[in-house]
Amino acid sequence: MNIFAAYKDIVLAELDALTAEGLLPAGLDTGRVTVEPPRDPSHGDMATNAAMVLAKPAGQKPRDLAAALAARLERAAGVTEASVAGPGFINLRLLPAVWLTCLRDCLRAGPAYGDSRIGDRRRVNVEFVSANPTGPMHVGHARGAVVGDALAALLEKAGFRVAREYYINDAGAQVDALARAAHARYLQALGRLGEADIAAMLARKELEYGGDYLVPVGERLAAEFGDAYVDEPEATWLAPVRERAVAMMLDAIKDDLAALGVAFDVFTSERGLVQAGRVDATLAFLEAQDLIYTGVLEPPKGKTPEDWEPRPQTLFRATRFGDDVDRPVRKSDGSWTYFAGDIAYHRDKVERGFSDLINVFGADHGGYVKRLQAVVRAVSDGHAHLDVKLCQLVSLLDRGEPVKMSKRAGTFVTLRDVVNRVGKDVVRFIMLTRKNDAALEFDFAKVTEQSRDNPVWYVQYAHARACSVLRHAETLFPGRDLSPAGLADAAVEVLEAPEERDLVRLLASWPRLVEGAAEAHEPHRVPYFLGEVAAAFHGLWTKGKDDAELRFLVPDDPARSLARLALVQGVATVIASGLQIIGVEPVRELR
RNA sequence: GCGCCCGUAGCUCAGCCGGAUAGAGCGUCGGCCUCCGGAGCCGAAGGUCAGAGGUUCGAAUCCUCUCGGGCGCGCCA
Repeated sequence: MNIFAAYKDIVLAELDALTAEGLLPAGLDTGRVTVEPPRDPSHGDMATNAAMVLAKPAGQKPRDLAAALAARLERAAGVTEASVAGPGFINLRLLPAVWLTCLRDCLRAGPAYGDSRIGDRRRVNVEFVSANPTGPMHVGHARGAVVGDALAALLEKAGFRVAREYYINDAGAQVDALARAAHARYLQALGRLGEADIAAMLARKELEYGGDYLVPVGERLAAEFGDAYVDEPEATWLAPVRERAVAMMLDAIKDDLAALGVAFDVFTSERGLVQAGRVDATLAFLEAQDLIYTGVLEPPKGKTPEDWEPRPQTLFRATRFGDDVDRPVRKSDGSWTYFAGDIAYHRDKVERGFSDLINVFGADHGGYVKRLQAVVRAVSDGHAHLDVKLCQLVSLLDRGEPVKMSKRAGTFVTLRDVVNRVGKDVVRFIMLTRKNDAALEFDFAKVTEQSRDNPVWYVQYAHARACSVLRHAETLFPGRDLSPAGLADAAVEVLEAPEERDLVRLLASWPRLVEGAAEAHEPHRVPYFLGEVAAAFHGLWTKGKDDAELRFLVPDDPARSLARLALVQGVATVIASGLQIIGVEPVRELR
């Protein structure tokens, strides 16, 4: 339970009471009322801005309204003091029992602590990765994969029902190019082409993809097709080779994603949508609403392509839904553009019952956001909403030096390389240590070192340390119930030190953080919060060094020790709960 | 030229659906190891929140403009 939300409900109830008494006009908008931790902890446990927000519409002075509200709040359950401060804040002090109850809730809930119902089981569609099935995944894809997966997990924790989706771009020129490259490797596998021939074809731009990863693909094609497509024209082999090559690439991508701990619920094929007539149907649907027309676009100002010439095109009226220009849906050869397929795909999502859509894209797709949002509005009659999370570049470093990557030189760093080198947990955590729209540096040396510099290690260390204390306690207090549930029954009232109280409050704010991060679609808040918990815990741990009274384990005072163990277990539980969202395994020991 | 993102301490970054004295790490300086894991902790110094206007009781946060950086800009996906 989010204890701050609970007290907000109390504030709202007291506001209603003031209204009933005639002290407030009816029908006030309380949407901007908040109850949150005060900036300065010395102000109290919680603060509300209710009086300041409502003063003007109520026609009252903020401090007068605050005084009236505070008088009521002072009598509310768990409140020991409600004071008016500054321009009209009401600071609340709560009984310690309020926070200690949160700690008990945490211990009883385990890693499920922080689960929320704000999602109300509404369905959300999260599309991410959607890498072209033309080769292995590289590090750039890893960020989108982690952001999408963690966002999905965060939304699930907040009570949404989430579908993780991958859109397979298997209908365009890219996969034809893949098929040609795979066919060349097929000929190579049959001894009809040598490595030099392939190099020459690449140099002549006859082939687009030259990576070694296609060698085994060629071998498998040779095994499956024999020499059936050796002397045939492209028209004969393109489709079957393409189909098999795409399937193999997709399998490889799924393997890479599995290594990163990412799995999808739904894969949607662009080609499948085209072949099922969904693109035609969608465009007809839009045409019926006069949202498709033939027109001539203006050249982009300041950057007119050299071969620009005005020509009539089939356009979608994206400008009617907030886009900057209308967008072409048909190429000059009559086939659909990529965008047309995406219109059909997003209509498909809406028709499957999703009105909350999230797409995780690379930053280079920024120019695509408005048109997609326009599409979603158009195909849903304005009911569905699309949020796009753009992920900025990841730059790979090693001890501060850029890792040189070049496709040509073969020093391209794949997702698999990175996972093999540092482990999936490190990759996942680090990918969330920046908000998605800020560039991220990934330093191989730094992310694996054991120091305060390395946030993954720092958080894991806190968890391991907590587990270590609990292990030690088992030998010190044999026969005691030190399980989380048992510790929940400990007399935690003896947690009186300010540092202990602060840590309890921090743990109690975890459910609030989950809700805020989920509403904002910002999974990066989770690792930051875990860093705060870890710092508070390490600090308290070290205080026990200076002041033996503060040590977690006091051999001749089992009652105090058990209470502190409850706190230690709370730390471990919240860290585990947060790591679960990120998809990182909490370690019980560091090695 | 237009659109989107970014600009916060020396460095790397949180904070941004408006709230009180703008936070953290690194670095610098000064401290803390008989100990439940010192792989750590504590303290100090360090700021025109890029700049200028505006809205507001209140702006790092919202709006406008300027400057600086990144990305994108008709049949690539």
